Amino acid sequence: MSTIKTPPVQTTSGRRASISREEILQATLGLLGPHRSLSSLSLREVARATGMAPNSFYRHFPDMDALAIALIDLAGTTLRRIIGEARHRVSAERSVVRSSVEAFMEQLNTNQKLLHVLLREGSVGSPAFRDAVERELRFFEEELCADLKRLAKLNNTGLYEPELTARAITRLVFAAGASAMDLSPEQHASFTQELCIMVRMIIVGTQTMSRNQENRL
Amino acid sequence: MSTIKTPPVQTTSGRRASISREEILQATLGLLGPHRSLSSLSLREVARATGMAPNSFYRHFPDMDALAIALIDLAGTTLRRIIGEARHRVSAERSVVRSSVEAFMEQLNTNQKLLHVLLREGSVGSPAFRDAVERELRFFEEELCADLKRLAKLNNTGLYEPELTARAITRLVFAAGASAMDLSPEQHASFTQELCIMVRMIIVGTQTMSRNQENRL
DNA sequence: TGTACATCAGTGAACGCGCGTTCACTGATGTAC
DNA sequence: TGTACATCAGTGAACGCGCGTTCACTGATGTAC
Repeated sequence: MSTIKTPPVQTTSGRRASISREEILQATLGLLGPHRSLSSLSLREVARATGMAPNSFYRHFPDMDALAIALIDLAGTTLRRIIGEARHRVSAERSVVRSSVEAFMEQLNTNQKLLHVLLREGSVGSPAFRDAVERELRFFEEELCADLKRLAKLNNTGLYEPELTARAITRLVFAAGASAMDLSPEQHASFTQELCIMVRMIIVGTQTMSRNQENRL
Repeated sequence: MSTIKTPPVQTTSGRRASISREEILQATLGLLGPHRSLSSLSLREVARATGMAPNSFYRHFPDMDALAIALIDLAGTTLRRIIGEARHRVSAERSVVRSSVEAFMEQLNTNQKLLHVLLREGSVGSPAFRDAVERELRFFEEELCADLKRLAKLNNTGLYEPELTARAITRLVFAAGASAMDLSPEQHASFTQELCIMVRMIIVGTQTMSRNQENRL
């Protein structure tokens, strides 16, 4: 540590000192919007947004597909952490359903771009990309399923096909979330309310069905 | 009707005698597949598949977006007709739910390409395109809602928030359908079964919730 | 501390390609007389 | 029935453009001595 080097900014020419993977991810997110999907972005656009030469892209990702997958992973991890926190912060007065759905909707606003990737692009794109999205969905299902079982035991209510229940809720919430991204902020509150009711329908449904099943036995 | 003209095939050069709108739609559907989405098709690809010069495209559609919307309309109309028939063909032994879901899943196989457009591309693409998809979804919701009300009256069961119920079911089924397109034929049967249960959860849920509401009053 | 050298994340320039769109054209078809 | 003419759905050729990818390069950084 003898000499103090110049800070890692631009050198003489248009050369960037260093580019981090994270920087590229963030720049890409910045390009996304309600009408700009990941699959419509070009490598050169991403490079431009990051402020690097097009060919520099290859120093970080083999192709655009790899970038897309990295974004999916990021989105999934972020969202699961948030929802997880919401679930365990559940108090007596605020139901699990309400808390989780609200946390989800809140994320929809804060991390719009990130969730866009997860919610809206699961059906287009390469097989690898789709796999990544599917994997995230399954994570959610499993966590939700565990939660449902725990709650059922706690409240001593029945639970008909917990796996299917979890899947139904996950798919519904994600589908709803995808279309909620177009809504104005004012519409968000009522939308959240509606989504809660829908989820509750499913939960009440499973409980009732399990009870009827018991009766039949 | 004096002279018999040559049939409407190729003339001397590479000139097509006539190209119908329908022909273009069908050729475009032919290009779609599990890993080829509408938004990734180029005008020139469509022209090639139709067997016409690229610029001939403009004689039929102002741009690719218009073509996409035409396909959405076609897909929606087709599917609604099929499901409608299924609903009214309901017998005593086969429930409405089961019949409708089965009709839906069957269509998924037969008109795969067409449904691909409707199910998977609703979240990407131009505003006009998205509107078209949303419109179709609402059609479904309304029809389903009317059916639910009719059934509730018939069976004298309650119905909590029929609009929300219809929406929940529609969104769930469409989301499920979208991911079902990747499944192998063998997996279809069990998937249909699962989907039926999910839908039934929602229906049982609303019925129970309406009953509890009555009790409270 | 200084020097020589290897590494490798950055770059500019260039490539060939498929794209959407335009233009002026052509020739089949229908219509008026 | 024949002729003259308008219409318009088809076309080939050409345009400029942004794309993904390649190449040989450069210069900052770390390491060995």
